[in-house]
Amino acid sequence: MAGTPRQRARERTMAEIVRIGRQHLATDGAAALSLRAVARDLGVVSSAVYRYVRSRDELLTLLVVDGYDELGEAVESAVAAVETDDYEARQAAIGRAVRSWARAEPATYALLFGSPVPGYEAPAERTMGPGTRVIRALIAVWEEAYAAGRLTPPRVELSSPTLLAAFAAARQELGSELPDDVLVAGVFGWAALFGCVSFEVFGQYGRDGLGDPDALFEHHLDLLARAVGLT
Amino acid sequence: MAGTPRQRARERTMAEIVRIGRQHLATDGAAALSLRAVARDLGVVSSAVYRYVRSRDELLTLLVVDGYDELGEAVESAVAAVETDDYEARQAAIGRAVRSWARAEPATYALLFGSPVPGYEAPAERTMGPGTRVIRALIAVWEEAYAAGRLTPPRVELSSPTLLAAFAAARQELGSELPDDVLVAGVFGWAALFGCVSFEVFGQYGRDGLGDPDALFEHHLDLLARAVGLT
DNA sequence: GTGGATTCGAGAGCGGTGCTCTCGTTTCCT
DNA sequence: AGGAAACGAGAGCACCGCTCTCGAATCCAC
Repeated sequence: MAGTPRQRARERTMAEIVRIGRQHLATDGAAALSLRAVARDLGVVSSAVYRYVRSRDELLTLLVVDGYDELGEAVESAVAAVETDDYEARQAAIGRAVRSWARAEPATYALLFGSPVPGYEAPAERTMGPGTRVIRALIAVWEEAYAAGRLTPPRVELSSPTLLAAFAAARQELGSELPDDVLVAGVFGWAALFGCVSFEVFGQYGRDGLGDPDALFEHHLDLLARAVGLT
Repeated sequence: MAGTPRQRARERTMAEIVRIGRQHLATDGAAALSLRAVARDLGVVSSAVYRYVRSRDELLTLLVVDGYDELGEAVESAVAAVETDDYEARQAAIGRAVRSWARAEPATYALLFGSPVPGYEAPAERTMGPGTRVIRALIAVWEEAYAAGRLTPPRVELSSPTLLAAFAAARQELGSELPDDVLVAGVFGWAALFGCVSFEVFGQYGRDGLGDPDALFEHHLDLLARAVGLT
């Protein structure tokens, strides 16, 4: 009800463009995303969508933010549904949420975590917030597990001053107190989780996905918990 | 010197097309790979390249095979340069080779391990062989380490019959004797390694790459060895 | 050697793309 | 009520993948 009819129409059109864009992303992939096709589905001539979206890259950014938000939503609600003090189960819930969202939206997942689109760089100021919700959820789990004495990662000797500085900066930015070896193992677990999901979604396991992708992923969640030191 | 002048000219042109294709891949990315641009660089009209390459997808396949071979070459020569009985060092050498090749050829790496190109499916009969050289190199290391009693992965209880069947098939195809829990941990380590490399190459760590990507990766190699059970 | 078959590059053409510009029309705000 | 802003339509530019035709170059068998 806010604003003039023209403003409301603009919002509706804007949402419609994102909706159609996501649909095309799902059916045809990011590389085939075409403003002209969006315009056709919108029932409008191609140049008209440029009133709403500055360029194809701008539409990509909208879809990136949309995707990060949806993934973040899925992860956060999944982790909230688990017993607070079962840290391994909470981490596993995050992993399962990432995987099932990725399988449900492979094209958007590929847009976020696959090959960067050449010539396109997501503007950090618009994607930083929603783009860090998964790692924030993981860190929240590790934070509590560590405080409860249930997180004992492998001991590593960090010697690189620049890496230590980056960890210190990350600690400050995230309001965390986690020690360096937890962070090293955590970053590894983070990358490993997405490595497992990407291998499956991107088809590296071959056409049959090693027979039983669900079972394989459950075992990998188990290994993941041990790798980061969750007991 | 083999064959007629026409045949030799054809081979030269073919190699030139792949060379130019790789160059364009490196500078503009897979999505921007254009047969017309290749034709321009080749000094020929666009339709002429269709005498050599059936379609854009065909060129992609050539580049995929080329990339897998180059990566396989790098990995195999890296692992051969390490003491045979230092299994952790051999695995680390594989990891470093993958990472440094990926950093040197990010576009080709993205073509192989990033988002699948929509509408394009690599023909298995042409990519299976070169595409499995990295995992074969890893399995060779694990094989010897296991025989030497230096590989003790976390124990996992596999219950899925289809997963067990897939592992049995993989064992037979690779001529391996590794038990199931080694394979589960191995697949995890394989995916985790490429997860770490992809996160770095695809820019998930942010613009500064957590300060010191080299040091971070070395720590991750350490964690990787522990995750698969290399002692 | 020469003639028929094959291969080759050039060129035109089709429908698609992103994006720009102009031009009436509609809507808004003062 | 009228000037300003926003809007959709349409034409146009340069690019893309891909197909077809046509004349020239090359090969191969006789």
